[in-house]
Amino acid sequence: MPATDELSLVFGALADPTRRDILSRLRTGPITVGELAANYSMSRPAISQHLAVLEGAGLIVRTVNAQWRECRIREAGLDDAQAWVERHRAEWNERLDFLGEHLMKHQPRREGTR
Amino acid sequence: MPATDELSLVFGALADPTRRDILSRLRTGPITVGELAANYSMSRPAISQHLAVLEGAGLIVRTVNAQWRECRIREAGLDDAQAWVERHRAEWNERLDFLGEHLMKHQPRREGTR
DNA sequence: CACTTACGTAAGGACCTTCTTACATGCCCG
DNA sequence: CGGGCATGTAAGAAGGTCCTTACGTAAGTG
Repeated sequence: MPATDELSLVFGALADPTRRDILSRLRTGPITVGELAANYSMSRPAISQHLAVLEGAGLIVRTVNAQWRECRIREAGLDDAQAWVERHRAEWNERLDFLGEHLMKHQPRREGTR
Repeated sequence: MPATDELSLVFGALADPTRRDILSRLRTGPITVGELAANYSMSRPAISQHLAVLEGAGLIVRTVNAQWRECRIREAGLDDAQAWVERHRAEWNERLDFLGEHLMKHQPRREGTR
């Protein structure tokens, strides 16, 4: 993702099944990088890099505990994303009845009136 | 995005400010590709490609009308994304009190990354 | 103090995005 | 039917992503 704004980082982080799965796993509580990596077929550095993406998007926090890094969810991380999605869904739904009818009878070849 | 599953496509499509802006603009009703492209500093083909991404993710629909393509929102497109986000947010929040206490008394002597 | 463990980071390869310009297609209008 | 308009698509450059292996570092262990 070339875009570096907060929302793009969050959505970009979510646009990967492995990272979504990591977030799901973190629901059950904090977990170290090694334990996490054991669940996947890719190398540990790969998981480490996914964690960096998630951390950069503000979705997780890594706390240092001796030589372990405990990863846990940063609950506010999804706030903006949820707000964006809900706002759009709500507004779309609001318009649907109206728009549906509008398009139905809009049938003719051209448009430009509205 | 190498991932081709539905959720990844949707989140990936949303991970771009231009595409999110296009979706916002479509809230006010259907619009043609040319009208849309006039709002951006990039070329019309670039917009056309963004639209292809949005369409591939099931977020919009393009209907052919003579030589115009009217783009409009596909309201069900955000369903899965919203469900995913809400489910995770809800479950995280559910655990927060518990987890908060747990971490509190777990008292890591030092922390801080990020 | 070596030695292992847990982890991050560097370097590099394969592939994907995201723009651009150039060109092809389909549609209407005189 | 020829010309112009709205649009998609091809081709290619520039830069990202996502994985790998190799190596570096900090913390506990014998």
